[in-house]
Amino acid sequence: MVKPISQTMEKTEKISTEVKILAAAEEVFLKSGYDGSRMQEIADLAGINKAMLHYYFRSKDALFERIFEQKFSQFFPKIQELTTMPISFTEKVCIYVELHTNLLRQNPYLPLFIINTVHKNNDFVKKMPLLLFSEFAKSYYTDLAANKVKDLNPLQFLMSVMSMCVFPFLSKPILCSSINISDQDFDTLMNNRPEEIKRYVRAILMP
Amino acid sequence: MVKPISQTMEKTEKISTEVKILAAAEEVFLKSGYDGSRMQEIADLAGINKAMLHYYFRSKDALFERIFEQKFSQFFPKIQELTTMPISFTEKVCIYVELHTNLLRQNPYLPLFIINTVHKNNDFVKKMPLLLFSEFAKSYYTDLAANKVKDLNPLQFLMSVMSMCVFPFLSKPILCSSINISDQDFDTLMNNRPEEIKRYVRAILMP
DNA sequence: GTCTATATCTGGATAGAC
DNA sequence: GTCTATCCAGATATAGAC
Repeated sequence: MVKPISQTMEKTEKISTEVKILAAAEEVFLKSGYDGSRMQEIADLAGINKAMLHYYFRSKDALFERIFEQKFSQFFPKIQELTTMPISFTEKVCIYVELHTNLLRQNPYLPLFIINTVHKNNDFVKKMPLLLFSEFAKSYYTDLAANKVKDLNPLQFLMSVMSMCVFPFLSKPILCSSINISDQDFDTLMNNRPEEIKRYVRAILMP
Repeated sequence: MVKPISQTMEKTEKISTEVKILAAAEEVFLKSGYDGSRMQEIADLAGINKAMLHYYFRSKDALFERIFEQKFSQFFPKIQELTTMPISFTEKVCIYVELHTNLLRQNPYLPLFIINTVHKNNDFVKKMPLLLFSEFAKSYYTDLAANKVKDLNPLQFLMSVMSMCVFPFLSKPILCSSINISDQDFDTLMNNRPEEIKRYVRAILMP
């Protein structure tokens, strides 16, 4: 039994059909991915007819692409301004950890959705270049010259930090089943996670 | 005891077809997942008819389940005997890193396949309990009592180590597109990865 | 055991009334 | 803009000849 989105909204003042569709599509696509999603399911959730989906968005592909572009831009936290701030590399990484972990706690389905999509068709990504790495690397080498960080491979290091932030959300089902922890336990684990990762980051970077 | 030729031939043929199907199914399911795979594609790859798939394995579901169980048991490296060996916790973790990274380099599709499947239906996992964590934790607390490792949360730590091993294979498309590295570059990155992770592990655990 | 042909069903997309 | 009814391709599964 699916409740239409319009009913769950506080203001029932005529929400546009397009918005209802987008909200429903986002929920369904994020949960089930492209292949696993049905247009009928999206229509039911939006509380409208299946034909309307094709009236507003030409096809399933078009609707999906619309959702993907919107969500992909959310996948990485907003840290552009951070890269130019006059703080150490270690501090920058710690702030990134904080931001990304919080972002993912609010969007736990995001990682699997993004990763599945780019594995099927990485053309999606090519439109959206990420300038993060080169900026971070520059900051790293500045601090390395000042002997403020250990000598290591910055790409390997940043890949590791991102791994520690993202992967737990991907492996949650395995984790919960295999060592038998509840959803609440998992949440507290994720609440404590940024502090734990930041400790690791400082230990690794300490010269 | 020699069997009649006709029987031997018959049996050989039977097994051969079954093996061909399993090999093809494994390749297709691993690359595309359950939803993205077509029985026709499996049949073509096995060089047999589509109807044969249903003759040997009742349905797509049954065939998939067969493949999943086989692959899931491969997802974690064989380290049961390792947990009882008289070496330090740090050493055990380092050996795990080596084993898991090598395993994944030979099966780069495995992580996404496993994770997608358990997200869709985690009943699969419940049949296969993993005893790894408790054994590792025991070893950690022994070394902690001897002041050989830093005081930290072993679950968070082990989750981090596994993240660093597995996640790069999941994020490869994003990585390659966003910072423009080639497949060869990625391979060398993964070749060097175990050494890099082990350095991090030692830095984090150093008391 | 292996094939061809076909049944059956699902899901995306369209036509046309209102 | 919104609906009902329908089309049609594609996919799983089965029937039946050999």
